Amino acid sequence: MIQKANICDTKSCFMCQNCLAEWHPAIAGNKTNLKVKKGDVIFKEGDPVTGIYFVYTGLVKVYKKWDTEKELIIRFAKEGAIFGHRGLGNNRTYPVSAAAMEAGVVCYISLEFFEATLKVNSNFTYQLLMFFADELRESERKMRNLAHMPVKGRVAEALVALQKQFGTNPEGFINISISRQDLASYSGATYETVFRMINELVNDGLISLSAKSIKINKLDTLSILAQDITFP
Amino acid sequence: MIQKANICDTKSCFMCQNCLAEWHPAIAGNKTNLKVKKGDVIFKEGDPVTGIYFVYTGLVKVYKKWDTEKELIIRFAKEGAIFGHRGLGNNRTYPVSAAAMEAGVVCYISLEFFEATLKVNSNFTYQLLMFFADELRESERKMRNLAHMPVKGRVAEALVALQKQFGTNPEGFINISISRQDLASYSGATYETVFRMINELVNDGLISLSAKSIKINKLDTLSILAQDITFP
DNA sequence: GAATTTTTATGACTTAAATCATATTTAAAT
DNA sequence: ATTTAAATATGATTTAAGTCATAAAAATTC
Repeated sequence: MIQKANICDTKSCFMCQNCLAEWHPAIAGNKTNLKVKKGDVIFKEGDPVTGIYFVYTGLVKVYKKWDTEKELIIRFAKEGAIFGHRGLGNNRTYPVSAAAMEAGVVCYISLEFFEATLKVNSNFTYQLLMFFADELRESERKMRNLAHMPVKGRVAEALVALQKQFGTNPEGFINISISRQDLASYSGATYETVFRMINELVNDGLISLSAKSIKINKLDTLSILAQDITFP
Repeated sequence: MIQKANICDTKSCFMCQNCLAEWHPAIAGNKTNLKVKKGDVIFKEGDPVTGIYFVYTGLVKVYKKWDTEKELIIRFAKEGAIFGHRGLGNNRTYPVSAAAMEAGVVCYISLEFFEATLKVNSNFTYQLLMFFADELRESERKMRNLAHMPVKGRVAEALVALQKQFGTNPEGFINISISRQDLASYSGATYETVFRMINELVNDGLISLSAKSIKINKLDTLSILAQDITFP
């Protein structure tokens, strides 16, 4: 990770978008840009929290480890997204790790300046609160799914979520380059099981594959498999 | 659930404790107290979000359902605790249900007044943000555990968490009256499996039972079983 | 461009945990 | 007090999903 002075535009990230215009010079004076390569670990679970990050370009995965081999991917942060904010609250170490899935630029804000930003920009604080509420809801839905939903449904859910977040390219394939192992980690299952489920979904005609890309053929049926059904 | 005008003291809950003294009369004028009986469902997953709740007395479980039979208990809210706040953010229905586990009194605040309270009390907003950060961290730790930790460890974790939240009575038993089914739902496993794991923990000498109460004998060993271990 | 590492692909096997079945005890309701 | 319902206790069986083993294909590195 190489520090670079002024790459980001102080306009596009979640913080810049929700802060007062008057505060932007302060942000510009306090930010640090970092160039990351594919695979770079930006911070690790257990590291002391020193600041909060934003993705300017590229893609970052946020994950938790279990023993040395296994991980669970919590979310993907793409352009504009905040990450490292799980370090806020009553703990002094990051509860998650973050790694670049592709080369890009991230913006680092020290915790002190971030906290000052919260104090000064009540709208940003409010928007961040709403963002936390959304993330918490998603997280608890996934908890429920990990506890009760079969792997096939979780894979379906993962694919629907990826398409929702990253969209599709002109040929209709989900616009993300992700390894099967990462897809497994995002689904909360092993590589082998996810591989089998992918095969089943292909056989069911719900998705199709081309090299490493995945296309959803029947979003409705797949969504039903993945669905957040509330019983009466 | 019976509406009662003025039971709560406008002092003890998470909101009252973090709002300006000047705002308390406004709270007093806008709150509604509700008497709940054991088993009363206060709101259900999918209900439109109309407001936020606080526990004045009693105990509330917050849970998500899976098909008609299974549920996953997300958390327990005891005196002072906020609940229903998962209804905040970009959705208009509660993503969880809440039910009284024992008789008590809850305080209801309409969404409009709650949002006004946030606008006026920046410290409350900030504290709520930190609370969300803590809850999100906990939720994601549990996600990881549901994905990778065996049931025995999850039961150990549940017991450690319950003792931490509710403390022990003079005889050393965890100060909560909870059914095995609810303990199973909190651990994200079936009643039968949790029953077996409880037996194992008893045989291991880590816990002991008396009627419906559970005592932790070796908190250290149990914590290791349950632990949030970060590998290097 | 050869060599090594990583990712993908699959079959065979094992196991943890769910399901099913059925007592027994305890608590609630009439 | 008696019936009914709910919670607890356990064994037997099934199954979903993890582990192990190994090979081919891609991607990186030297």
